[in-house]
Amino acid sequence: MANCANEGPCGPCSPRTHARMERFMEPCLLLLLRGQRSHGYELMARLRELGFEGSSADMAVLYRTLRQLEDKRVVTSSWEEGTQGPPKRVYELTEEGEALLHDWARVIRANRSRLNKFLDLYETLCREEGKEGGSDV
Amino acid sequence: MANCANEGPCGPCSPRTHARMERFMEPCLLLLLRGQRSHGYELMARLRELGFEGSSADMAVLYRTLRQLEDKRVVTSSWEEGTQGPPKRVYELTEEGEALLHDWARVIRANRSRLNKFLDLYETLCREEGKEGGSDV
DNA sequence: GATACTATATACGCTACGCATATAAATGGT
DNA sequence: ACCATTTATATGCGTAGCGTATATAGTATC
Repeated sequence: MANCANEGPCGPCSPRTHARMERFMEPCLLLLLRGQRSHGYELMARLRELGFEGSSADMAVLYRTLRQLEDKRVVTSSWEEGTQGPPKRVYELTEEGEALLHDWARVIRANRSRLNKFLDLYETLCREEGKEGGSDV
Repeated sequence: MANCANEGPCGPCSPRTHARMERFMEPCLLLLLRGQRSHGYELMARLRELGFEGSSADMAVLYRTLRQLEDKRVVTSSWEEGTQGPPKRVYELTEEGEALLHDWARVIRANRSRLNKFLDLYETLCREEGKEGGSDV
């Protein structure tokens, strides 16, 4: 079954209400890399705090996104062999990457604002009819 | 130039930070149709309050989405000839459509929650470094 | 040597979207 | 009568991003 990362109080969203936030992993990676170099597998673990599941789908998106970010020169990478486990490709944020993160933050604020407008209107209509809609996280 | 609907205090977003909220028009249409039958062209005008531009791209998505909603039986439509202008296809929300709207509201709350988590972390990091990121709408 | 875990990576198909374009009735101007 | 504009609905085409599945390989554990 195709469960997406849109989990909340309702559980995984159904295909009917499937709604990705497109390319959202990109700003999340930039944010996590800010001031703290890390590699893909570790980043995935930290992405869980931002609502990602760590599914195989997420992993595919993760590695693809990291490569794209490197193509765009907003991160750099280097192979590192630690004391244990296979070698890791460790990523670091560039200055351009930091600037991009700030751009993303503005876009994400704008998107949140749109969701707020929707929910405000929705809740107003619900209240007018004495109905209820659930709670936030 | 390809401007998307992600407008905010920053103006239209650049391709670098292009981030659609996938299928977001669907819940918006359901919300606008709640308790108030309407037709496509009029709905587009009201969608502006929810952050849509009314561009030709939006119009294309609008009419396609309305047809899909009818296929899914969450709205019904009928042609109506008013006193002026060409005939309009007027849409009405079904009970299933109302239920779907409530499902969407939960998903959108979950998405907002993810954006909040991102922005909370972002702003925390900015504050730790004495930097600034702008303001919401 | 077999199994599981850590770690990185890509091919394939689908969906939704953005752009361009088509159609046509009504309206308004000259 | 003619033409432009506005109102109104609709679809074909190409692409970006995603989800699924799969591949590869080093390390650890039993």
